[in-house]
Order: sequence, then structure tokens, then C-alpha cells
Amino acid sequence: MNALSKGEKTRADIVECARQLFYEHGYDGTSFSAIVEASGLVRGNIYHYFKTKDDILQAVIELHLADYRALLAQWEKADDDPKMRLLAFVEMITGRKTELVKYGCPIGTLNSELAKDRRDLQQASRALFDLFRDWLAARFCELGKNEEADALALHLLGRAQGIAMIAHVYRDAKLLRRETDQLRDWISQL
Amino acid sequence: MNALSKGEKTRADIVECARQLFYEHGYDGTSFSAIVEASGLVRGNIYHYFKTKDDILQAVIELHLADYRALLAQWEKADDDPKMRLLAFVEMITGRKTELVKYGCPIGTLNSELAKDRRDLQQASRALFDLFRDWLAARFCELGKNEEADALALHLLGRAQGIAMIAHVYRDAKLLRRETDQLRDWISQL
DNA sequence: ATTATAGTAGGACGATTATCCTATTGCGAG
DNA sequence: CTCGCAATAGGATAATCGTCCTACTATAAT
Repeated sequence: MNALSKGEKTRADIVECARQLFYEHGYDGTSFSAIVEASGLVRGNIYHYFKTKDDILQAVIELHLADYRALLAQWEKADDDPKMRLLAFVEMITGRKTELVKYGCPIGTLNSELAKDRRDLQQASRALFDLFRDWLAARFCELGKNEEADALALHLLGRAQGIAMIAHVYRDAKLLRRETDQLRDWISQL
Repeated sequence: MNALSKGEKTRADIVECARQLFYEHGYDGTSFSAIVEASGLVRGNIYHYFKTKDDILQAVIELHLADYRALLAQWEKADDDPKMRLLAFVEMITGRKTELVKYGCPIGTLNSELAKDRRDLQQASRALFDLFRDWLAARFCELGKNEEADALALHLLGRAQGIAMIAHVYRDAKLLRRETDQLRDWISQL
């Protein structure tokens, strides 16, 4: 199952390498040479799979999208209760607190970096926000909040981003714990 | 009054130019040449005032600090009621919504950019967060929330950052308005 | 077995980066 | 007037950036 040809495997390796580097150092902070070294390949080989560094980012975004889509599907499967589903979103934050404190939110920091000067790329990475935005809104709809579902989704997204950002800037895991607890309360009281 | 020597004036011009460029394009996204062009000076002249680009950023941070310190003092002068003072903080967000949507929060985006790979510089820029953190905490103390003052300050700071971030990513001023209204409600009900 | 194509390999390229260097000019103190 | 330093000026430099190019090898189809 899931048999990847040699080439497909190499391509996937490049993308996975790039994803981690982009996450840890940002897109602009990651040079092509860094991807070359981290992947153990050579320049020419990587350019055989991707024409530009921007193309690599596109692939990284698609990988993120696929992974998060799978995660969301898993949450829907695990619970029927909309509130429990929303809580799963919050659990993700606490579950990944170590990386969040170290490198910030993978989606948030990427979008925020690209939003300044690379609006073309940011448009692509915004799809990651939209994925969560729509999924969360659907959960709020399940709770009967049809009118305000999207606003609530953006509110929750914003809260999560703010928490991740402050926790990242202050490298403070305790703050992250404290604020996610409040998020859980907020969901319970909806 | 406030007489600046020719050199001091030039230095201030450089810093002001750099501040705007760093805000619009980020620190890494602003080349030294960009500062040269925007200031109308020549490379050698700028290097006469600052040894490195990092030094320019330090000066920019200090300029921000001075400006925000003055702003906070102004808020304290304008109102004695701690809640009103907190509302002034929220007013700042709505008052600057156009730039926030375009370029994000000056403090937040800077810190978030530097937090990834330039921890030395981020430590300096974090002073900007600390300025607000301490000031907000002082206001919560005035409200009798001594124990939780710092936590409340970080909460409010995080909320503000989250709002600015989402509004920036989606270039959505309406969202910013909606969320700041909620912030105002939250403050009123404290 | 031959041919075509996918994959590997790595140096070359021009553009841009931050920084440095040496002149030259301007101005204020003595 | 002149001496000395601040300020202006702008080319030189080495490193790094993303990208391109050509050559070689492996594999799969005919």
C-alpha cells in the first residue's frame, strides 16, 4: 500500500525537510542551501523536482493542508458532540506546546511572515487558516449559532493565535496552559 | 526648544526611515540599500551613524519605546479611572486599524519575526511587549486584581495580538472592529 | 539490446547582501 | 586663519542568495 516510486519518495523527503526548516527558521530565513544540506541531496537534484523555492513552499503548504485535513477528520470521527470537537482543537494547542513555545504556530508564523511582502504566497498559505476557519464555523453551526458561526470561528482562531504568539515571544509554556484553560471554559459555556 | 544638531537630526531621520521600512517590510525584508534610498543619504554616511544594521534596529526599538512611553503617560493623564485607561489601549487598536490591517501590529510582527532566528534582537524588541505588559498590569492592580494582574495583562495583550494578526492576514477591518468591541465589553465587565 | 526518460550530480552565474575603506567636504573651536 | 573632527561621499569587497546549465547514471519500455 501507498507505494511511492523512488522519485516520489525523494520529492516527499524534500518537502518534509523544507517544512521543518520553514517552521524553525521561517521561509525567508531558510536558504536553498539549507534545504540542500538538510536533505542530503544536491542542488541540481532538488531543482529537478521544484523549479523555484516558491514551488517548494507551495508543496509544503499542500502537505500541511493534507495533514490538517486528516486531523480534522479524525476529530470528527472521535466525537459527535460539537463542543468536544471544539475542545479537540484546543487540545491540539496544549499537546504541541513545546514546539509552539519554541517556534510559534506553524500556520500563524508562516502567514504573518508572508503577509508583509509576499502577498502572492500568503494567499496560498491563507488556505490553512481557511481550513480551520470553515471547520470551526461548521462546529458552531452544529451548536445552533448559524448567524455568528463564522465570527465565532474567527474569534477562536484569533484567541489561539494570540496565545501562541505571546507564548512564543515569551517562551512561556505556563501562560499557554493558563490561556487554553480559559479557552476550554469559554467553549463549555457556549 | 528641542534643538538637534545637524548630526542628531540626520541620525533621527535615518531611524525614522528605518522604522517605517521595518514596519512595512519587516527587518529582514528591508535591505541596507533600501534604507539608503529611502533616506536620500549615501551608504557611507549612514555607516557613520550606525556600525551595523542591527544597531539601526536597536535605535528603532528605542524610538518605539520612547513614543509608546509618551503615549502611555498621556493616557494616564487623560483619565483617572483604570477602566478608562484600559479602554484607551483598545482605542489605540481601532484608531490605527488601517495600518494594522495593512502591516500588522508594529510590535507583534517585529517580535514574531525576530523570535525565530534572531533571539538576541528579539530580546531587545521584547522590551516593547514588557512596556505594555507592565503598564496594563498596573491598571489591573488599580482595579484591585493584584494577584492576577500580570495574567490579565498578558491575556489582554494576547487578545490584541490575535486580533491584529487575523485582521492582518485577512486584511479585514470589520473583524478588527467586531473583536475590539468584545474587548471593550470584557473590560467593562471586569 | 537499444533507446528514452527519470534521476543524480555539482559547478557556474549574476544579483543582492551587509560591511568596509579611503577620500573629500563642512564647520566650529582655538 | 587653521587645525581637528564631524559629516558626506561612494566605490570595493567578500559572502550568500536563488537559479541555471550541462554532464553522467540508472531504470523502464520497446
